[in-house]
Amino acid sequence: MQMNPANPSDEDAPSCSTGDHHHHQPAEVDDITCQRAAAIFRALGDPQRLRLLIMLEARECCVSELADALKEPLPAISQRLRILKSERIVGSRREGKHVYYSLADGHISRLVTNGVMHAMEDA
Amino acid sequence: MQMNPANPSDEDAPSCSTGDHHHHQPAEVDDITCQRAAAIFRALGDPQRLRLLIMLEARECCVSELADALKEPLPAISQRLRILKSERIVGSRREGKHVYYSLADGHISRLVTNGVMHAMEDA
DNA sequence: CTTACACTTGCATAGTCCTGCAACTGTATA
DNA sequence: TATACAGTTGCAGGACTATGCAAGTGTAAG
Repeated sequence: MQMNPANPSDEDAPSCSTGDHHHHQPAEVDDITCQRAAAIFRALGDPQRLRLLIMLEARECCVSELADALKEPLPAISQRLRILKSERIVGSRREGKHVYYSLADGHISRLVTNGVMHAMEDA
Repeated sequence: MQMNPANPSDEDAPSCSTGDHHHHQPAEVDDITCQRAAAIFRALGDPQRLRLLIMLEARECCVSELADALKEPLPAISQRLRILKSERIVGSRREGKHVYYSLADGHISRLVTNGVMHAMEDA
């Protein structure tokens, strides 16, 4: 889209050949990526869902376990997990009658941790 | 936080035996922090606001500059910046007739970058 | 097959949020 | 003071989203 004349690092290579992820600023981001990222953030932007993720950050949990811990009806938990799963923030695994949920990857874990830590630091 | 005895497969403590993370998990987070973190994520959870932040990540910009670059009406930009400022995601600085906005701190920058990068990686 | 348990889904209500347009404040210049 | 420019704020309409309860699916046990 827009080219910034004062762009310190101008690199466009959507697929990293080397495979290692450096932390470089996304100066140019296409709309689809932007929308996807916003959708992820929006999924994280609910206290109840965030509470769920904080629990899952500690360990894998099944639905009733979460419902019991948070003292909320089971359908509510299931619904929230469904939203988180639709954004690939959590993954699910079936084991007998139980369905265990966990964070999708370490990226999400970092995202949650950073957000919470920023909220703690903020006056 | 209570443990649920209904744990069919004995999970033998999947806690960190491999020292992989320097950031410690927020296992216990009070409600206020949780709500605050969710509010921050929600503020990031809009494509237009995120687009704004991506531009501010590159450099400090004034409102009309952003409105011009994104080809959107100035009041809309101002409104979005207002929301971002209310969550202390951006800061503002006045210089003559112009008001320059920038990201509040490096924490936010990391948060945005991580979210966008995760959205890029995700299939 | 029937029962019980674990979870999911559907639907309706209510609350929240985004957007656009108009009016207002503030700043520099003539 | 008057004028133009840069931003902000207020309000109404429409869209999105969360929540609660009821009903459905799927799995193991009797």
